[in-house]
Amino acid sequence: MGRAPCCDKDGLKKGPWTPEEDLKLINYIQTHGPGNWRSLPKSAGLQRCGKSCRLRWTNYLRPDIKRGRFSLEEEDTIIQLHSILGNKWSSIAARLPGRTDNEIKNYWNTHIRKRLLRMGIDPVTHAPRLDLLDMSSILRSVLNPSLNMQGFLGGAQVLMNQGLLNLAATASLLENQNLASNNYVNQVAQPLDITQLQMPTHTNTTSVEGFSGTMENFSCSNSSSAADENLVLQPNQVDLLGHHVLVHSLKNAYQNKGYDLVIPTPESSPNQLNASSNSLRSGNEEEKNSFCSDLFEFEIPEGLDIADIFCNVPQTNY
DNA sequence: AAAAGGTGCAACCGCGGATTT
DNA sequence: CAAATCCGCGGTTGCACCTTT
Repeated sequence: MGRAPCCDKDGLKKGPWTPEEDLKLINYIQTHGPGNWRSLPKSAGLQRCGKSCRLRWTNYLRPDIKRGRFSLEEEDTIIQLHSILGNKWSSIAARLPGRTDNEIKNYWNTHIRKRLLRMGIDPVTHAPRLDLLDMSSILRSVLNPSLNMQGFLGGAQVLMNQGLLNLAATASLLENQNLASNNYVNQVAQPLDITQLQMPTHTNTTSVEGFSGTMENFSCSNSSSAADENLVLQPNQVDLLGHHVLVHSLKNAYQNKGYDLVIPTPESSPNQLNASSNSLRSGNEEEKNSFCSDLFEFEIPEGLDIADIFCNVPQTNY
């Protein structure tokens, strides 16, 4: 013999809660505390299922709930946690004081998910959807600030090292447009020598091992489109999309060469996650740049020439 | 001004693990 | 140990409000 039934399904009210019902529930819980949801409705004089009472309390009436719009920091934290935890809304909510799983879930589905899709980022895998990206428009937006993409994460933009941006753009171009290897080598291979890439000088650590030296702007000849030919990338800003594109593209490129590119997740370094999410918008310029550099703190095998990788990108059929 | 379509969010539903008897 | 229910979670729905035509 198990427990008694939770509640009699007949005669119980459903739908929106009235202020009177809210008051009854609040008064009861203030006196007796939350829990024992099965017997609570009867004791509190409510014609509701205990489940409905628990939901109303945890998602709406709880005194520690933070109402109102999500801050940029909260939004950033949600995105980062979702990339690690997936749709574990309760786990995400546990790291966002005052926010409920239901609220975060709704916010994700109505705001963040759509924005990621518009940015060409798969909201499930958090990887860039290169098959859908129009890289030429992205590059144009980088080239021309007046055409800049709508900033990811509420308009905040992250300064990114020019060399990394160029790498991302180049890798994506190669993936999407299958540039002839020999042609590409002649145009780009020399400037893309990994030893010629420059990391931000204001950071305390070298974020991408093996990157050093300086890098000049480089030209990229695009034989498949007259409109995009001879792009010359200039120092500029790029938002988080650049990070996704870069990491995804580099990962693919390295894996195609049989290397295992290790990109640490915030899960493996939670302090880094917290520091980065806090400093992204609230900090000064130096903090923002540090956040950016932290994003690229992954290992690149020694002795690997990135030009060698990009010269042998396999043909892809779309 | 009104209708149609879109958006946001509170609440419900159903499932699965945990707990109790 | 098995049965029955509790509890919490993620997915989905319905409706009020907003925007567009």
